Amino acid sequence: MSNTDKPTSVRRRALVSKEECPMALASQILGDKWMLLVLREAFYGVQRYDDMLQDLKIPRATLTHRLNTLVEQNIMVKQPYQDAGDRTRFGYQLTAMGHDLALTFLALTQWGEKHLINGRAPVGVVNRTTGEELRVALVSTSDEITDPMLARLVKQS
Amino acid sequence: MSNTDKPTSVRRRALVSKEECPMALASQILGDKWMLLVLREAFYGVQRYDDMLQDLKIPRATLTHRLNTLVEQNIMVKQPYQDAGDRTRFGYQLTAMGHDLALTFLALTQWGEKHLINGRAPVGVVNRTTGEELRVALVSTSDEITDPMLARLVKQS
DNA sequence: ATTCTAAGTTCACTTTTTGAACTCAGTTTT
DNA sequence: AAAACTGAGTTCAAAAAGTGAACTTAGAAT
Repeated sequence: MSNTDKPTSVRRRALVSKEECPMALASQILGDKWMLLVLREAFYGVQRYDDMLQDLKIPRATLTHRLNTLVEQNIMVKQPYQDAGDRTRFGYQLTAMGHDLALTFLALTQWGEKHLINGRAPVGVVNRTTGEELRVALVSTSDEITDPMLARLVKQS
Repeated sequence: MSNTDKPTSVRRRALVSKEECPMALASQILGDKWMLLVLREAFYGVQRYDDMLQDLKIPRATLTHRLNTLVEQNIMVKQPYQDAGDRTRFGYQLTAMGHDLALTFLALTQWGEKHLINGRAPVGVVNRTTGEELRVALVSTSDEITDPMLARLVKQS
């Protein structure tokens, strides 16, 4: 019926400008190799500057810069802590806003597992009380799990 | 009971090195302002180079570079298309691997809506057949919706 | 034959990243 | 008390990446 070699195109444009698009705004903050890696540390519970340095092999100036941005944006806080018989130090922790990135973080992990390392999962996600395995999914208002292929973006208001 | 000013810290380290962490691998490809914005275009169905240029106001060299990387990584394909009475042109489309980023994309959108623009949602996600509103959530193997706060990362195998 | 358009390249310039070395205040060691 | 150590940064010069404007190229339309 149709020419499968060279289909005709449906020409579409962005539904909203990048200035008012929440995902575009998020990309301005988080769209950076190191940002995502620093957040990974945060989700693993790593709090110290020097521990992050070693885990990530990130240049010091870059780490400082990223942590400052994360704190400015309210995604992390710099908190004093004091270990037994040690002096006061500072560690970085996720705020509520930062914790809310968990779904994004897990969705990205899930994608990486499937497409970047062929299904092996070196880190799993489980319910901390029941131990059940968890995954990220798209659900309806009535809590039905829905195939992402059925999702459609619509301009609102 | 405890000193709330300066709590003692729990010192933790990354569960896996960044070389074997799926999320870290993903960050090497997607961790870039423009990458995420180009993917946004793709999810909106924008296929043409010049349309993306206009939507994003991205420098041409940068767009070319990002599209090439996306194609190399199998996230997008460059496909010929031909509109009625027009010459053959090329457009960029998501592959299956690219479509699988939908959950990540939607999770990030959801986060941006909540924290970057205070709950306004200029773009909604609905089930294309039922019209029901959709959201990203964490679910168990038995399809129970689970609070992300209950999630725990565990080293596997 | 000239103009137009989509999709790039090229170029000079600015910004950002990088690795290595340096700082600095509080702590333990000698 | 002086010297060495630690955690958490700064500073610096070199390299890499991003930028805006102008140029290119192939095919189509005038």
